[in-house]
Amino acid sequence: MKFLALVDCDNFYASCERVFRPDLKQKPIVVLSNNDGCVIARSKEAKAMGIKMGIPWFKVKKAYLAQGGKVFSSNFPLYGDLSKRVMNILDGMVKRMEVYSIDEAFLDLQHIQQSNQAYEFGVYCRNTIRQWVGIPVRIGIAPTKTLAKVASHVAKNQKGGAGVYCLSNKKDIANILKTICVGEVWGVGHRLSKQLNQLGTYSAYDLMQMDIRLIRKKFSVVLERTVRELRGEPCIRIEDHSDPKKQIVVSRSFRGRIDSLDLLKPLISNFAVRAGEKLRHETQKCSQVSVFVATSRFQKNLQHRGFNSFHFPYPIDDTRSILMGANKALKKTFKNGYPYAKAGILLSHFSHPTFIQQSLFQAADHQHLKQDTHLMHTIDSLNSKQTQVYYASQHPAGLSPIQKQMVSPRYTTNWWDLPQTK
DNA sequence: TCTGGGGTCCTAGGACCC
DNA sequence: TCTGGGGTCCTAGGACCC
Repeated sequence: MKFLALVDCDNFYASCERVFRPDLKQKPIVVLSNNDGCVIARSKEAKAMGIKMGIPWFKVKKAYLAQGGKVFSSNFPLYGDLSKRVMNILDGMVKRMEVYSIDEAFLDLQHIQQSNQAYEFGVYCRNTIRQWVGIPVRIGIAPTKTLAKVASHVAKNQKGGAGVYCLSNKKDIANILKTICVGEVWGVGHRLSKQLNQLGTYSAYDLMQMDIRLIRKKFSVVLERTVRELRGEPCIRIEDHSDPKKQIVVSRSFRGRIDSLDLLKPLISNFAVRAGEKLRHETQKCSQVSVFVATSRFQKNLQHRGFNSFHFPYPIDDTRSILMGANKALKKTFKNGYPYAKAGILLSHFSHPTFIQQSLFQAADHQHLKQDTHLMHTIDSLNSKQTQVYYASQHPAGLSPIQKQMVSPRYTTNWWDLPQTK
């Protein structure tokens, strides 16, 4: 039998906060989104206190802190760096792997035939990461990705288990799928779960038993793959090289509300500048830049959502051109008198720099479009550690004036934040 | 007072071609 | 009275993921 493993970091952001703070062991920890808006990660203890994922911080703040809970603003430089370390270790252990998200990876266990060997490999893997990085992980092993997800779910809930679970024989699979709600299956979200319930499908086992043709007809090929995967038939491959991105988004919610174009413009410029950096980092060029603005979903009166694009005659990656396009798109999108809560920028229609579609009218119409690879390269390297070169239209306070009151030090990515002994 | 950010894939339908 | 068949490409919207 062929196996693959899902390595999933436990409560990743919360665990990262603990790595350099051993005093926080066993303590409830939550990590907040931008602007300290809502809860995006919880330690086991915080979950036990009933803190729900995604809940607005202001709703639970008082009670949570009163019970001795600890709280952090998100510290993505730290999480990103610890993630990289975990992934590097895994990369050294197998021939093929897929980094699925900041805290998850699929490993191809092609060198292993027996389930007990797979289990032992999992234990070794887990111990190594624990010792070398300090992050606890759990590992699910199975013949397909969807089942590996299930197995990792089992590993999480096992009391006193080793944090590793291998799911391979048919009987085990059936028994475990019976205990799992259909909505918990990887690939079945809120909507699908509701529709499946209406058809009398409640557990993952029910879903596995459904008629493939019916699934295809009533739903889609995506759900068909999920069903086949639950039956042990691999349909979703391990992608060991990441495809080039198809779009880049930079967006933020605002702390307050923004109702004037003059205030919004510099923020959109910041998004555009950041998007340009990401685009060049991907070594891609884009032909379209779009801007979107939105009022708060939770404010019932005065709602507006706007979206407009600017199309370039040929692919560009020069920030000055992106800024020009963003500005034009913003002017079409913004409406006076609305209290905007969120805005963003989206780059799309990508092409590789070596492939340039020339425009028939380019020379005549678009000489003003700026494109200077060397200049961009120079600015990027000057700004790589810390922003030193700004565009005149930017807001000086960085990406957007967001609030982060409880952020931990960047222990591993900034010299001034290195951990110190007392 | 205060509610995240960044992605992917699939499908249906319209526009167009011969 | 009668009105083809087969295809591609693009986009918007819906679903999902972490």
